[in-house]
Amino acid sequence: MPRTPILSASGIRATALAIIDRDGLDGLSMRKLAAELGVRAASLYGHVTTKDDLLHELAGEILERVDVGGFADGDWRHGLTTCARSYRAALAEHPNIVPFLAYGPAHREASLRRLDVVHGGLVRAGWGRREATMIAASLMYLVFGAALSTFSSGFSPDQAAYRDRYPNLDKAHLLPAVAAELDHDSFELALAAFVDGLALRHPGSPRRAGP
Amino acid sequence: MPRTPILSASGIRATALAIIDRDGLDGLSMRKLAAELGVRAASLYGHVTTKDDLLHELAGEILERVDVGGFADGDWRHGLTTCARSYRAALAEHPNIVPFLAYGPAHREASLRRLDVVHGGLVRAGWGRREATMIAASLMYLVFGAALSTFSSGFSPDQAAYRDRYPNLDKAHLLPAVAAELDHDSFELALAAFVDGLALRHPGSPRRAGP
DNA sequence: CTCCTCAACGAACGGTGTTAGGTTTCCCAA
DNA sequence: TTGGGAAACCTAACACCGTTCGTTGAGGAG
Repeated sequence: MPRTPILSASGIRATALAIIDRDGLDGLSMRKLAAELGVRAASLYGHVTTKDDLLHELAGEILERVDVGGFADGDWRHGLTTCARSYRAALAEHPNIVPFLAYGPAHREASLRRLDVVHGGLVRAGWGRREATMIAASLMYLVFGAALSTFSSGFSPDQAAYRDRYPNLDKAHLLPAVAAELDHDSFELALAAFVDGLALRHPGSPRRAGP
Repeated sequence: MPRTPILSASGIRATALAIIDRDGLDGLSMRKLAAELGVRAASLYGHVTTKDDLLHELAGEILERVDVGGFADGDWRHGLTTCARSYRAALAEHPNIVPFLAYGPAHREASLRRLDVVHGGLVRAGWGRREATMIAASLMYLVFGAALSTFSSGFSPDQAAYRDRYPNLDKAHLLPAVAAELDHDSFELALAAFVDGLALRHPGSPRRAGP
């Protein structure tokens, strides 16, 4: 019954994302995706122009959920903080796709639209245009860095090898649960320290800049 | 003359890195690498166990150049800053391999060894063990984030499309040269703000912590 | 001169993304 | 009622990928 299709763009995206979440980025192939949908690989190309395009759509879908509404009340510190948290949360929901995003996060439509909002909020709060651009970029650094280089993934395989070899490193982060908490706390520390450091540089700050 | 080999592990690595720098990470294939060395693909496997392994060796080679010597004199701010700059410089020299590094930067031998040194330096400077771990992690966020989400790569193709679409964003960063400078300045800003924010939290600081 | 080692080879396997062309099935118009 | 058309999926194939196998042939050792 070809006229009541079993394939749809959104269904393909959902299944593709599920496979990536389950099997990793390399675990997604067009044939496997098709099989999971009860179909042959070629049929997908009626709904998706290319695999790369599919991944970009997935990326856009994820970035669409990032909330940049925190700038509404004019408090740039609050806006920056909530935006960063929302961004990180969105990426953390699908960690396996982050390496793909990493190929060019700054150039994605959805990402740019959000950057523009952040930039506007910062300028309204008294930052210069160039400073605002740099602050928005810095926020990206933090968010993407945190999404990539987590302690939580991949440490477990040979814990014994790490023990004793790096005397200074905290041994505790070998446990997945502890590692996830450490990731979270590290991100919060980095974000708080960054925003505090920015506050020292804000045009309206009591003592400006200074090393 | 098979007994005077034309292949060597280090030569393979050098050519592979050159291809990645030139053609991108996806531009490297074993057949192309072999052809570039005047050889067939199968011959490579006498010197390299696997393509993935080759990439890991390349990654190690790059990370080996990161300088963590800044902690020698006991000034944690100087140590953190020089380490971050050195790290970023090492990654920026071969930007195309960064997405591969991003698959698990915290788990690489060379990376861990350096993290251990940073951690030791921080503890010696008065930070708690857990705080030191989080600061080291935060540093990774900044460095890898900066290496990935640069403004400089990829904006040029359709500058016209960006213009006028994002009214708040600075138009200047569309020019590659300006973009590179913006990347650099953004990283320096993020690093300085982060370190300043940390200083507020240091055990020996006049006014501890923040809101 | 013979033998033996070993680097590089040719061919192949199973997998990938993608395309061209063919087949089925339904809806709508005549 | 019947035929046309279009949509949805199919099979088959292409060019490429990473990797393995058994072979080839040149050089040094005896």
